[in-house]
Amino acid sequence: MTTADVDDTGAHILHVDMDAFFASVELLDRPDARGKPAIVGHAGGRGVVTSATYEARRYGVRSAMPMAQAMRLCPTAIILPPHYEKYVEYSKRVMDIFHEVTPLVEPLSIDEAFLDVSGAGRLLGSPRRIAELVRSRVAGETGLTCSVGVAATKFMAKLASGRAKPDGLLVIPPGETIAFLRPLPVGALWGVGASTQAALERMGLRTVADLADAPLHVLQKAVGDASGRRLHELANGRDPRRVVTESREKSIGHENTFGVDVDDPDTLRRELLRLSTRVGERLRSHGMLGRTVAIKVRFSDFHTITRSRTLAEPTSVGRRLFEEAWQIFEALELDLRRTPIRLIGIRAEQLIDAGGDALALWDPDEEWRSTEQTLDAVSARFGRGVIGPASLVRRTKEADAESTDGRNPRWVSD
DNA sequence: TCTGGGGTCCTAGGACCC
DNA sequence: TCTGGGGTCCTAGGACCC
Repeated sequence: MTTADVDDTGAHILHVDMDAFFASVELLDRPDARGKPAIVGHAGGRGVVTSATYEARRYGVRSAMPMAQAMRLCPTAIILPPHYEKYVEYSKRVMDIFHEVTPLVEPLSIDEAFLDVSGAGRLLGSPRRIAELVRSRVAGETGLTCSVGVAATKFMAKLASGRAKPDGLLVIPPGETIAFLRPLPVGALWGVGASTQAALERMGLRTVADLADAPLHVLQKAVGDASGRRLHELANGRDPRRVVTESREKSIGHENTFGVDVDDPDTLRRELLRLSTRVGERLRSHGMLGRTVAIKVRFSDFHTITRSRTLAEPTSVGRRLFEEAWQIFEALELDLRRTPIRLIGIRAEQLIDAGGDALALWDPDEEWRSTEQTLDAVSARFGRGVIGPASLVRRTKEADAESTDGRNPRWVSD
């Protein structure tokens, strides 16, 4: 046994985080931009930085920063418009690699995941070795780099990957957890953002050690019962969360910021209908119904309100979501001339399983859906073999022919 | 500097029920 | 009359994460 096999005993959770993911994917097709500051986002308008290369970060450019500000900080940066389909594709490829290492994969977002490798040791070696394997496979098979943190808990693994960035690997053995944590600023803790950090610093709590040593009730007084408890646990190196492979969405929504603030009700109505339709599609493809409809409205001054209503009958029909959303909006009785709108959004909440035949969820009057999407919805619920794709396609086409007056070019051209 | 879009979780007050 | 306590649901807002 080498030291590499010994020093990570007990550290069985990997956190894998792609480096500057969107920017790195874009650079695969832009060799000319490699090694230079580059920013993913839309120049002009109201966008923010989606991703930035490490070269751009040296100028102070950060994710979520307004593009205008980023371009002032780094005027020479190459601006790369985003291509989300590509990111989804590369995400699938790296997640597939993770799944070949262990079935215990918990995706955290499009570009990061936790892996529990406690059962993979016999086959693949120590967690450190597995981390090295993941890194080399990701690089070899996608051309992208990632950073991996290895520790005994999710939180420590995430801290470790952050410290290892970019293109690095860091193992934090359980025995070194406390020493690693204590000197860090409170903002390093998961769930401590600018606001919480300020509240804690007002009480003289600046480091993780300060939090670890503070009485629980003091923290809870400062940041609330639940957050106080969590912070106290994390600060002491405790994090009981398991790696979970399955999770159900709790809400589905869409929102849009207009290029220019809108004071025309028809424009708002159309946008809300468009967003509602997309929410309905996604609800049905998940086989779910929404019990509550929530709208979000942001004004010119960035002040944002939300209003919600619980329906008598849960729905996945875009039209229905829209009708409720528009009623809620009208009840606001806004004077649009005086308070034009920057953003409008809709969200379906309190999702419940639709149950029954997925075809019952299909709403031919409302919109066109690809056969693929319908098949996905059915197979997600019943498996591919249960309802034959051919019969479904037939039913889909018949229903379309009856209900769409030939408005759907996809079927009409068939 | 002028702030995206996708989400999750927490808090707090009021309604309502027992 | 001058005021309990717990539980759950609904709603609004805010912090936070990627």
